[in-house]
Amino acid sequence: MAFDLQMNSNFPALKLRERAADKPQRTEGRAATKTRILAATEKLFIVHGFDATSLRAITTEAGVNLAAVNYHFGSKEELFAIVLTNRLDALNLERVRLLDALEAKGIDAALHVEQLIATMFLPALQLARNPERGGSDFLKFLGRAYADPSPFVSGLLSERYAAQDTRFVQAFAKALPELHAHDLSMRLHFMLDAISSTLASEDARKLMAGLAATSADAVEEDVAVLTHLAPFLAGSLRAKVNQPGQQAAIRAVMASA
Amino acid sequence: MAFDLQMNSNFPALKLRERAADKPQRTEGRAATKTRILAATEKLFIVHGFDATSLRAITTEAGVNLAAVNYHFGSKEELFAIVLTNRLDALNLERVRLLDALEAKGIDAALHVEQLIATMFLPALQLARNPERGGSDFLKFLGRAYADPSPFVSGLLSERYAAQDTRFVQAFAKALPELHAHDLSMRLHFMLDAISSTLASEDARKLMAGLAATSADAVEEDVAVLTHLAPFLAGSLRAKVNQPGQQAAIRAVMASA
DNA sequence: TAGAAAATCACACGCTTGTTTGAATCGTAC
DNA sequence: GTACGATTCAAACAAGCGTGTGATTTTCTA
Repeated sequence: MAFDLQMNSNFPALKLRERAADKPQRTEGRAATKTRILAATEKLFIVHGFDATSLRAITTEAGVNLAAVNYHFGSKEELFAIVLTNRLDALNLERVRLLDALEAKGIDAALHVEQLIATMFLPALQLARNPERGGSDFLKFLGRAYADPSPFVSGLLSERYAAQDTRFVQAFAKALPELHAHDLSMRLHFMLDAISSTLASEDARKLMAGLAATSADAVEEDVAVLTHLAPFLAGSLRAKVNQPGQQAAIRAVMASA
Repeated sequence: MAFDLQMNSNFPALKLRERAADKPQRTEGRAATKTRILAATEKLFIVHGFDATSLRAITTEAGVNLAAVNYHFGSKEELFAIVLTNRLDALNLERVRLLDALEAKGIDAALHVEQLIATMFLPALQLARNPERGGSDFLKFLGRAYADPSPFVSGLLSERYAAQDTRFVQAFAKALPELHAHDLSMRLHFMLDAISSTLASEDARKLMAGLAATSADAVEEDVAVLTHLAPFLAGSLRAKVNQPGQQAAIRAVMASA
């Protein structure tokens, strides 16, 4: 009987898809059950993943009846899809909007890569500081989702966000013309995998929080994190293949094997 | 009744911990059941993760009786631990051995980072090509394990391999003295997360296979993969924070937000 | 070849899972 | 205040889970 109400105010009045016999709600006076389920789902999935998060755990955490999930959301999968897409849709929309703005300006080619990276991660940083958009908990949720083994979760992510992914791939390709397509592809894949799994791990997120702690306000926090993150990731994207002594150095290591 | 025997020869005569009433087996004539369970476990876990891989699915895939798992391995968790540690112990031992050899030689400081990276990944590349050591399937298994949400899996990995992790962290710290400890820590964390989740994803592994395909023999394959991978990862580790125009470029992006 | 140990087998136990049901309760419009 | 739709509730459903049991079969030793 754990009634944990601390997260009730986390969800704004987002227009959730109406279910419940496919008729609109009479009023919005008692939407508390829905939002509590959503908050509890987010919280528990971060720790346990999709398969291992049971509806009983969710409804107990939310302090609602077990049947409420199927009543309001239809099924466990639909519940999860709504938790994910509600906020991720907005996040990705903002990312693409920033990319549009950057391409309209037509900025200095030398720092284009860092700016593209900043474009990808700034919306996430801003979301992380805003509890009404899910805060850093939602980023953890997202990182967990990208690593989740359940075919339902991975399928949902890939089919829903394939389009804007290619927008960024094309932008990076233009900023890094000397890089072969499959090298770029591999490196971006590495980069995104690293980011998403880092979001799900507690210790790495503490490191980033440490960077932000020395800053005066929210904007300077974002600047601090991005000035550490962007050169680091840009360095990996820009690295040259086949530098002079490199093959020899690697063969030296292999000689000991 | 799916009797899939194709993977029977994948496991060598590794000395498995003897269970079964804690007495040694009389002979090794009928170890086929054990090895078939191990192969099926590896295969199914790669796709579904620990929680979602049932003993019934494993035993059906292996073509053995359901009770065989508990008879030979004691429990599902012990089975998984053996699948993981059997091969990972050997892999990590070889990594540390290569690191010892490298440090004994005392190589060119300028390429030290690339050599450390090669040291970390060469044993994995060699394992990937050797079906008797699990082949690339085991690397996928490993990548999945590092991303698995089950507390049992993550606990097993962290407590068993924390020691040799610090060996490599110290080596990188010596090779990158100008990098602050928490920056190095963050970047290594990124790097390893990226590698492990890449191992679990099919498409990124195809990219690496494409690199290797143009090579003459096995050794040249490793050289090809490492000469692409090492500079890329080294570039990220060596990237300088706070380059001249970088803050300004990032602030330009933020102005559009 | 007889006997014992090891391995396999079918089966069932207790438990948890997602989902459904039908009755009870709530909130509001008439 | 009554009626009605929306919501909540306790209870149960079938299915799947890891594990254990006792009998049976296989394998090796003496």
